[in-house]
Amino acid sequence: MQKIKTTTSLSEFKDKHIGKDGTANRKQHDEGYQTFKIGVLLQTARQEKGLTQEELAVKCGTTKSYISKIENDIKEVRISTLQKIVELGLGGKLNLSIKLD
Amino acid sequence: MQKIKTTTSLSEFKDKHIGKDGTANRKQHDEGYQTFKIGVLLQTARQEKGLTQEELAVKCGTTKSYISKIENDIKEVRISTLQKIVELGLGGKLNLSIKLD
DNA sequence: AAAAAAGTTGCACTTTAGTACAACAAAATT
DNA sequence: AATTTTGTTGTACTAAAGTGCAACTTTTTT
Repeated sequence: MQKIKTTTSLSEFKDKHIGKDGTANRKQHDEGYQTFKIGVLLQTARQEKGLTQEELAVKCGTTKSYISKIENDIKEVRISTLQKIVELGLGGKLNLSIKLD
Repeated sequence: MQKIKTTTSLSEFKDKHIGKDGTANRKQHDEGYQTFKIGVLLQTARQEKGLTQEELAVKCGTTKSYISKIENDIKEVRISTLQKIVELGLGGKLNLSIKLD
């Protein structure tokens, strides 16, 4: 586990560990574990990286048509596939967690 | 977006918004967006709720054999199915996000 | 140590994601 | 406004998830 200065402000913490305001990840978190739309999530992340569907597709060994279908929720992407796209294509990390009441 | 006291301490914040120390979700977060094992994640969550595989299965309309296969990573669970299990079966929320570098 | 409860594994069948390729539509660029 | 780039949609094939049921093993309880 990473060591964190206890004097870090809340916003600083959220910026660093969750994501800056306006980004897909921060939005996701601030919405408080609600329903996520994977399509929009991926599209926002892709656009944040300034990539076209085709550029992303090539990076992770698939086609732009498939990326489009995911972004429009036409095909439900498998977790392993989404992880591949996020890591290989976007150089990011997919985070998945269960929040119990 | 939820309004948060800016004077909230870091640990308080993490406890409330990420999960208490020792729980599956908090562990997931503290590990810093690394590879997640869905099986273990679900198993831990189920055990935190004190449910057997069969009890969980019945609650979300599936079988104990399928739950077992997910927990042992024999079958990769679909996101929608996992969401169904977490919400209907555990009364929790599935959170999924993309962390970009 | 028997019995019951909880969990694992195998088989068979249905559905759907993953993949490719092509044609079309929309948006941006010149 | 014409061209290029970007994104969408359709069809078709194949690989794997989703599902149920049954048999088996492991763990827990009595």
